[in-house]
Amino acid sequence: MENIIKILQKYNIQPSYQRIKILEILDKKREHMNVNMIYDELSKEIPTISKATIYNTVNAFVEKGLVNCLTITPEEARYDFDITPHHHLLCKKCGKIIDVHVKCPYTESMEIDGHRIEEIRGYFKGICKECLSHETL
Amino acid sequence: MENIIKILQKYNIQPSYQRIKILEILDKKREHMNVNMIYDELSKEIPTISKATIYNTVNAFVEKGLVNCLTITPEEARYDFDITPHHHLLCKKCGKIIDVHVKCPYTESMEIDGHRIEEIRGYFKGICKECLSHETL
DNA sequence: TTATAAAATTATAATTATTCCAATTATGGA
DNA sequence: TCCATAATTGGAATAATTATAATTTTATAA
Ligand SMILES: [Mn+2]
Ligand SMILES: [Mn+2]
Ligand SMILES: [Zn+2]
Ligand SMILES: [Zn+2]
Repeated sequence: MENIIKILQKYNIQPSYQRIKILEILDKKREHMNVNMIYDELSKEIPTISKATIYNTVNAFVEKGLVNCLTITPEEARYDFDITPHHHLLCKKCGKIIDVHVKCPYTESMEIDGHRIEEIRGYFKGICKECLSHETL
Repeated sequence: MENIIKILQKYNIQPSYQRIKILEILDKKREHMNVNMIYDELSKEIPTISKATIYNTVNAFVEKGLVNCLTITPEEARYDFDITPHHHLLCKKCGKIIDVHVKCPYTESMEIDGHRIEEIRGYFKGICKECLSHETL
């Protein structure tokens, strides 16, 4: 809680009650939630919370560089509190989005073919470990 | 034209007039078009064409593995007739989506952390060569 | 503490991308 | 040609997201 407030302040975001709660959830559940998942979870604690607030808040978080927005699923945006460089696997079976920690030879900032690259996102699709284990049963 | 028909047949897609025209456009314009761009372009030739047809068609193309669907822009899907493995740069300035040909150590099929990887998409964000050159003027 | 201005939240409307569906039209083979 | 099937079409439905305007909360100064 105190910790979360410090993080918000560090990123120049006024730590309002709902902003704190939203960031807390993103921190606790590292499952790359979408707006509806955040909303369903938060509604339990704050029944009056509005989806507009969640949209506003995650947009602000992304804007300020506090969380990353993933577009691995075509339907809706996912949010990731872990902003250290890593990639993601979308499991075709269970739909979960799982961190993939592979060393990438391309660093965050570089030049390729004369273009200036500032951000890299690796999106993988396949079958996750857990689903594979069920398959063999 | 004949060529396009052969490709459709090879992928087990009945070569109807609109399907041929849609694939022709994706072949001619390699700019990773979205449905609206395809629609605007095609409307000139086929004023009666429906967006539903374009959605149906590109979905079928993706389903059959004839084109790739890119989710680099969060707003809408982009379609790429070039299915050879390559990555993409979204220019933050002009919005163009540009092919990035870098060697990736991760091949199409592999195992990572026990997960089975079947597809890899590298999405880069930055400033394209052309926009950089304008910047220095 | 109270007043007040600014900021945040909320409910709702609007927008946009996409899918669904039912009616119409085109197509390929008997 | 006739018919069954497939493809196309327009419009309605759905879903994600943004915009807007009213309300509530917060920060701060009198
Ligand atoms: Mn992650
Ligand atoms: Mn491409
Ligand atoms: Zn899985
Ligand atoms: Zn550019």
